[in-house]
Order: sequence, then C-alpha cells, then structure tokens
Amino acid sequence: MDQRPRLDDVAARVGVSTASVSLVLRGAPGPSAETRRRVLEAAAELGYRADRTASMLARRRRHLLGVMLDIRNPFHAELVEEIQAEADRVGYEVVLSTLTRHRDEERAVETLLDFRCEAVLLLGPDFTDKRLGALAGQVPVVTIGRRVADRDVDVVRSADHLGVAESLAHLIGLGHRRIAFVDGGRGAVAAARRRGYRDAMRRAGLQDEIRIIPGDHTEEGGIRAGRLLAVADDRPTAVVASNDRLAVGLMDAFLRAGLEVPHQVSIVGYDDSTLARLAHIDLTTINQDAPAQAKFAVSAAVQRLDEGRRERVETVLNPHLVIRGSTAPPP
Amino acid sequence: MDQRPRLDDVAARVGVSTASVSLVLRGAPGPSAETRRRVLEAAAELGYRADRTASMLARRRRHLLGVMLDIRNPFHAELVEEIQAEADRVGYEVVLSTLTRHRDEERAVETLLDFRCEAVLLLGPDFTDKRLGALAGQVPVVTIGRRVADRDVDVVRSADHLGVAESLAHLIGLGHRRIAFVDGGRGAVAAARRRGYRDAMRRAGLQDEIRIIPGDHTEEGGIRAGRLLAVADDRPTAVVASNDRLAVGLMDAFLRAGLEVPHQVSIVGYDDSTLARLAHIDLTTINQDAPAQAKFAVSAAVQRLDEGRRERVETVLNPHLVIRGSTAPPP
DNA sequence: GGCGCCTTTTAAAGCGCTTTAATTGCCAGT
DNA sequence: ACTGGCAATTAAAGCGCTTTAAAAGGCGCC
Repeated sequence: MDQRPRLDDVAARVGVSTASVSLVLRGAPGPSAETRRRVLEAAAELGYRADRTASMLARRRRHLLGVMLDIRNPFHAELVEEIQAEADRVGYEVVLSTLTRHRDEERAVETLLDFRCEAVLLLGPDFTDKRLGALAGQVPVVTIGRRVADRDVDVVRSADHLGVAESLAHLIGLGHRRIAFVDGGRGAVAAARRRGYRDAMRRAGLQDEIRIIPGDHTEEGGIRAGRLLAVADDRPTAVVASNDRLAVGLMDAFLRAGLEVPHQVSIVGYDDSTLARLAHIDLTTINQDAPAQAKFAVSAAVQRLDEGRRERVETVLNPHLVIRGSTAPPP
Repeated sequence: MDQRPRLDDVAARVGVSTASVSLVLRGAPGPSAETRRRVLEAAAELGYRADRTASMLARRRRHLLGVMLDIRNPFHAELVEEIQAEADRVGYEVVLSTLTRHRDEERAVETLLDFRCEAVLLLGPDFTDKRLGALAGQVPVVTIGRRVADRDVDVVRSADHLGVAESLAHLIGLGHRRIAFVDGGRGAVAAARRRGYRDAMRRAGLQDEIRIIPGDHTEEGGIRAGRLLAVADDRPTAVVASNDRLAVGLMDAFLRAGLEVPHQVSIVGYDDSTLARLAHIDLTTINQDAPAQAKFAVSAAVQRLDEGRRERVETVLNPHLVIRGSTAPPP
C-alpha cells in the first residue's frame, strides 16, 4: 500500500547517486567500503528490496527460468523442488506455469514467454518434436523426462527402457513369466516405457506372454486395470505399471479383490514417488533421481545462457530399481 | 534467440506511432477502425506479443496476483486450477510461489513481493496472525482455508467445525459412539478441525469417548495412526481424519491389518480430494467446494484492487458431507 | 605546480512499454 | 475565409532499475 521504498529513497538517505546504491546492492565492484556500509545500512533501515520487474527490464538479462509442469503430478512436484533449489544456487529465479483443465501446454508456454523467461524447462511435455523445435528457435528449451529428436532441444531424461528392463529382469529372476504391463496412455513418456516392456519381454523369449493393459498414469487407471486383471483366468503373476500412481491403483484393486500382494501377484511401479515409499505401500519401483535430473536441466539452461553453448546436449541418466515389498516369487 | 519483435517493429511496419499500436493492442478507444485492422494484421504477421515485464512497469498497475502454495498438496492443486481460471476471466495474471523443503513461507512470499504482485493469495498459510497483519500492511492479503483474526486480512474459508460436526452427526446417526479423531498437526487448519471434533463430541454427550490420535496431514501419518488403532483393544468403530490423505493412510493400514472398511470400522476424510473419489477408495468425506473458494478469493483481491474496498471481508462457506462407501453402521 | 594514473562517484542513456497532453486534420457552421 | 469542435494520432514523459562513459578526486612523481 504505502509505496515500497525505491532506489531513489535509499540514495537520498545516504546522499549518493542511485548508481552507487545499485552497484552496492548487487555486490558489483566500484564503491568503497565506507559507501557500501552506509548504503547497506540505509537499505536495511528502509526495508528496501529491488523491484524485480524493473531490474529485469533494465538488465539486458532477466535471469528467469520458466518451468512448465502439471501441478497434479507428484513427480513434477519433486522436480520443481529441486529446480528451485538449484536455480537459487546459480542465481536464477523460477516462474512456474501449470497445466490445468482449461490451460493447455501451448497456453502455459505462452505465459512463460510473455514473462520473457530466458529459457524454459518443460516437464514431460506432450508437444510434438516439431513444435518443440519451433519453440527452441525462440528460446532455449530443456525437456525433462522424454526423448526429443529435434537438434536444438536439450534433453534430460532417464533411460526408460532400461528401467523397465530392470524391472523385468528382477521379476524374471524371481521366476515370473506371465508378466503384464499397464500402459500410461498416449504421452511420449508412456510410449518409451511401453516400448521398453515389449523389447525386454522379447529379449527374454517371453514374446508370447506380452500383454498390455490400457491405462493412463492415474490411480483411477490402475484401479480399472486391476479389476480387469484380478478376475482374468490367466491372471498374470506379476504386473509392471507405467508409473507409481497406476501401481497404487492396481494394488488397491487387488487388495479389494482379495489378492495378496506380493504373495499372489507382484507389482512394480515407476518413479519412486513419495507414495511408493510409504511404509504400507512399500512399492518396488524405479528411481529416476529427480534431484540429479533437476540439476542437469538447470545447468543445461545456464550453459546456454551464460556460457554460450550452442550444440544440443542430451543427458541420459540410468534409472535404478528399488526393491521393496511388492515383489516376491510367483505363487 | 533472434530478438522477439517489439512495439517499434509493429509500429514501423504499419507506419504509425508506437502509441497507436499500444492502444490498438489493448483495445483502448481512440484509433480508427482502419488503423486497428492494419495494426492487428501487422502484429499477427510478426507474431508480436507484448513483453509483460515492460508493460507491468509502464502501467502503474501490474495486474498480477501472487499465490503461495504447497505444491505437494493436492487440494492446493485444485485451488490453483480454479484461481488461474478465475484470474484469467478478470484479466489478471497469476504467479505461483511454492513451499519446498528449503523454502519456507517467508521466502515464498518474499518472491511474490519482489515481483510486485498487487495482491497475494495464501493457501492454508501457517503464518501467525500478527505476521499476516504486517504483510497486509504492504499488500492486500487473502488467506484461504483458515481463520485469521487480523482486521486487514481477507479470509475465505469453509466452516471447518461444521464440516467435522456433519461427519460426526452422520456417524452418530449410523449408531457409532466410539469415534476417534486423527489429528493434522500444528497448523491453523488442523487446529480448527480438532476443535470441531471436540465440540461436536461434547455436544453429543460423548465427551468420554473423545480420543485424538496425533498425526500430520500425510498418508504416512494416517498409516501410523492406523497401525496404532488397529490393535487397540478398545478399537473405535469409526475414525474421522483431519484430511483425506490421512484417511487414505488409515484405510490402507486397516486393510493390511485385516480390518474391513466400512464393516468393521468406518472412516471419514476431509477435503473431497480427487483421491477420495477414486472408485476403490470411495471415501466418505467433506467437500469444501474449491471452485467457489477460488472465485471468492480472486474477487476479494480484485475488489480491493479495482473497486477500492477497504474493509476486510470474511467469506465462510458451508462445507458439506459427501457420503460414499467408507462409512456404515458399527459392527 | 603540473601531469598521469588510479579509485570512486555520478550523469545520463536506455530497457519496452503505457499514458497524457498536445498536435494535426477535417468538416460544419457562420 | 475563419473559427470551433471533434476524431485520430503522436510526441514525450515516465515506470524503477542497470550500466557505461565520463567526471571528480586523490596520490605520487618529475
């Protein structure tokens, strides 16, 4: 309400120019120790804080990273936490733009561009490669979580097919053969995991056991799939889910159908979300190392912005299996 | 990368001043129909979009609402969706600032202020009333979800005690007497619900049955409480949880302990989150009407900003019970 | 005392837009 | 022909900061 103090106010109070104050406040070289002290003191007294809007405009640089996410996705929540922390560390601010029912990816990105973010990080986007390429023509783009063919888009992802392959190796090692997969729907991430399942089954000589149940990366989807599978007469002895939420839905449906997990049926998830770690869910799943992905993504952006990198970079992390209580040998 | 077009570029292309272009683009009166047409055309051709940073600075008004939330909270996710939509409708932009492990409320709000949001909406803040009052001295503040005593802070909340009272009325109506409450921890929201439980139990003459299990608004907390309750020899016949996540944890723990819900024990949640609606969770719970809360909150802010309201307003919505499958008469 | 060389400070030119007051051009009215 | 009035347009002054080039001061040295 009462106007916040401006640079002028601080300058007037100390009796120096605004230039000096600006220099001091950003720790730039120039001002003498004495001036620094007095400016800092005055700023503190007035409770001065710079207006980001104004300083963004004045600096040719904005030091702003845009992040597009789906606020309902717990894995995104984890990533955002880490992105915030890392951005802080390297001196960038973060602006979040979320998908909602009435706000599609196009619109979410538009908002980020209107704020003139210097780079955008897209969490699991479903944009086409072509659209991503076009976007990368306007602003550095880093996608997290999926493969992108375009040669201007930086990518950070974990090797989804390896993750699924590890799950299968684990299950097969336990003696399972009839292993179904609950699908994650149309998205790019889901596609990679589905393909990983198919390939791994084939490589294990289990091509005849391949069975993909449609689904959609939500608990609801898992429940539907679970109901379906629970009553099948050729019920699989193990199920791999395209993500943790599906797995939780599955587990719930199985429990209600009177099936014991893992004794009658094993379940493996994907993401190692906080959900999976809950004592009673205790889900065997694939960890994607969100903190590492966040760090790589932020530094990909920063390298483009501050260090002039031009060539694309693709960082592929190796996911790893976390064995918990939802898997056991087949009955 | 290649500089985005600026106002000048559009103006030059049409052969008019930047002033005219600015007026046209914001639909302000003045420019002739012919000019409008040509400007719009040129803007489209160039793919011009205004730089929000610059226009915010130039306008004395910023048309920016800051929202502080906890990105891990599903109820917050719902609120944010609706806040976005409503803000859109009334011509405001929204900037999100989330709590994380390394970012407390103070810091989250600081970010919003640095962007010079014209008002801030705080989702379920744990600030003290005093701190909120101080904040309200700097910028209009709307809190959502809890009571605040300060006379400058606008409040939108649902009557938590009524919600809990309804839950109890429902359970008592079914014949329950031994009804426990799983607590939500230290926050302001949790306190209101706890109090609601105590009062309602007393009013029903069940003061001797009052039993409050510590907890913390997470699934984990629910699981701990569930384990505890499952083995108690004076096991309650019904449990009211301070929120849905707790309830889901409870339900999970009970199921694993071999207790049937609702036949051996009934559960009621709070929030009516999407989780509660899942076919297999099917939780009886309290609906808080997130869309309505979001609308009231946004319009509270807008009234202060655009219509000069000065007196505080407190909007208290009546929550309502949603009866689903997790409650039944006692065994 | 004058000169060059540092260090510290500051005037002033933006950043890309909005907004207001002033200007221009037209036409009707006298 | 001249004026007043109106609609359309624009020049120019910011918004609150950053940044650069230039100014000012201080010092030692010839």
